[in-house]
Amino acid sequence: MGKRGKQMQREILTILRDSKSPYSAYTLLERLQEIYPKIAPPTVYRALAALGERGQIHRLESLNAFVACQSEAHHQTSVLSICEDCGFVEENFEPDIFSRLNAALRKSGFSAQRHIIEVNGICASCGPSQAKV
Amino acid sequence: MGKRGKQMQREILTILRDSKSPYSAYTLLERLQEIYPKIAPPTVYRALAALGERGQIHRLESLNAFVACQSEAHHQTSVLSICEDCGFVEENFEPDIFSRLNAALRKSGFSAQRHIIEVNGICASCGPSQAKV
DNA sequence: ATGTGCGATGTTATAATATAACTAATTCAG
DNA sequence: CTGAATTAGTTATATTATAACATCGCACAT
Repeated sequence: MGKRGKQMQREILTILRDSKSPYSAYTLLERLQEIYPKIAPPTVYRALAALGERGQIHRLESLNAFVACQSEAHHQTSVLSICEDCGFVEENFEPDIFSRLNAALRKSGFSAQRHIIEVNGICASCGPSQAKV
Repeated sequence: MGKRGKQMQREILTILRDSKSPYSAYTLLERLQEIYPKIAPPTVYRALAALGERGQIHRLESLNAFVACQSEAHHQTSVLSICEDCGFVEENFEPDIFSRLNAALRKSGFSAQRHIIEVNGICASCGPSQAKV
């Protein structure tokens, strides 16, 4: 990995960490173009791929968007909850659920490698017990 | 829903049921164009949306592709396992996992509405205990 | 039976997401 | 240095999805 690539990755991580709401690859591209006016989609996708491989970001498959990983430690066993109201994404660590899932699939001979668990719903702040804004 | 829409939905369901491997919307479009040469993407997407609402198909978010639902009864609590080797997708009914997941998220005030659980891995037929083809 | 209103479908165009394929720059081993 | 290999830049294009508007067809009131 060269200098430039690492720098892009840092920039992206900073943007995502500051936001906590998901960013699409092209929205990231726009943000990055404020600083590096000439970069093209592959630059962003390469940086995202590298960050993803190291578990520093999560891709929200159901939104085609990305968030920063909120915990370096457990990124393999995280459940992403997505608020349909405010867009906020939270990472929940549920190793128990992952092991049960693996065990259940194992019974039918399936060997799990990567899990995608995303849950759409309404977060605590937007829920019915809260005053609507 | 008019006659034409229903017919598209039936055709799509037939194609997906015959296949068991996922189809992208545009691959479906190609197949449908063998019979109805002039149809356009919105026709396919409308039919897919209707089938999805009724739980007759599942969208694989991680593949942008679709499979037929293998059980009319439990489509809300199914885990889709995707073989990275042969592409086969299997539907696993794990209501227990869904209720645990809901309970876990409930604790942080999140009210779950829709779950996406997809697991990539190696299926029984492609696994290490099987002779490679 | 006729008009009319509304939902479904057809059509065109384009938006949004992602990657292939190639070129240029960098790096680093020898 | 030199050349092989990796990384980054660039261009073009593939893939996925939807907006926007035109048209059709049918229920139903008159």
